[in-house]
Amino acid sequence: MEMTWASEREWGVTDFDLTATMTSGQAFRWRLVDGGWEAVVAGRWVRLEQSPSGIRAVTSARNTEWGWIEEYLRLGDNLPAILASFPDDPTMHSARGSCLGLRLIRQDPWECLASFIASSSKQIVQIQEIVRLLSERFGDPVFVPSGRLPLWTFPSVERLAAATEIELRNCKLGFRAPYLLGTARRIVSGRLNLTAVREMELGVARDALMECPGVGRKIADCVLLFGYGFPTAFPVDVWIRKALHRLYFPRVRRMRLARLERFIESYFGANAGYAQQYLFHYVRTHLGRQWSGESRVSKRRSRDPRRSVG
DNA sequence: AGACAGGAGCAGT
DNA sequence: ACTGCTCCTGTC
Repeated sequence: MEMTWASEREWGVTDFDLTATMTSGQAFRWRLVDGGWEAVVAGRWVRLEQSPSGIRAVTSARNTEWGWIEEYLRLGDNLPAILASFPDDPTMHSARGSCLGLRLIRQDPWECLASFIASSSKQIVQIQEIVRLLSERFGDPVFVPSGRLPLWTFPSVERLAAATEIELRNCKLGFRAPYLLGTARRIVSGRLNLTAVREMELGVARDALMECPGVGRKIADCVLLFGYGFPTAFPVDVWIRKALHRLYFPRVRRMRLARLERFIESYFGANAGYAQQYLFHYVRTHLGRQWSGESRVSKRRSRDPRRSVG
């Protein structure tokens, strides 16, 4: 395909695993097309390819300024230094070794917030579907290369705030529809200033986000880590919780969240958010299958102790 | 068939 | 403060 109108650029980062990063559950718009990853970033269509010498980006328009994608990909991160700052224990050693180029990326805070409101009790493919529907129906069309599927920007806060609950439910949001609507309207009304959050101290920023409907501790921490880049934000979902419990407190019968939070704060250091992402990836790719079977059984048994297995 | 999902909000204790 | 139920909807 001729693409003389496009622009491309390459960076010599060799410790960036595109596939691991784009499938790690932090962003939901990336699609694998002919061996490259394609999405809309900062209103532009972009394709990223892994090359032997680094990462290559292609855009669909003439483009001489690449700061938007460099910031999105956090190309300035010193990954070796970050990995070296992890706790020196067998678990984190395995987590590091399981994926050497996993990265955190910096998304638009609003898209990130909306996506994670949609994520509650959903699996990744379903979240991707919701985000796609929202973009198709409320976003603006983006210029894509010929032969590619049409794409839209993620809808603006104003556009979603002007939608109806029914319209959002039709995007498969279910009971999350009023949450997303309420959050969008909270931002439009000025009661939450997403730009101001960037300058806040972590705890203050978290509290501000948690005043939004549908935003609890976990989703707030996801936005703080994946959208704002707060280095010590540490989202605790059921997988991380189970992993920390079993790997660090195997003899504790019931691990309380408050105790876990104190451990996290004191243990994982200045790049705790990165540590969380590596731990999460490690658990999902190496330990996930063997653990998922157990929880199902144990939950059923706790509900009806008389039932025996087998 | 029915439990469950990468969670939040609510009532009840 | 903690527990248990409910909220849509698709999937196994």
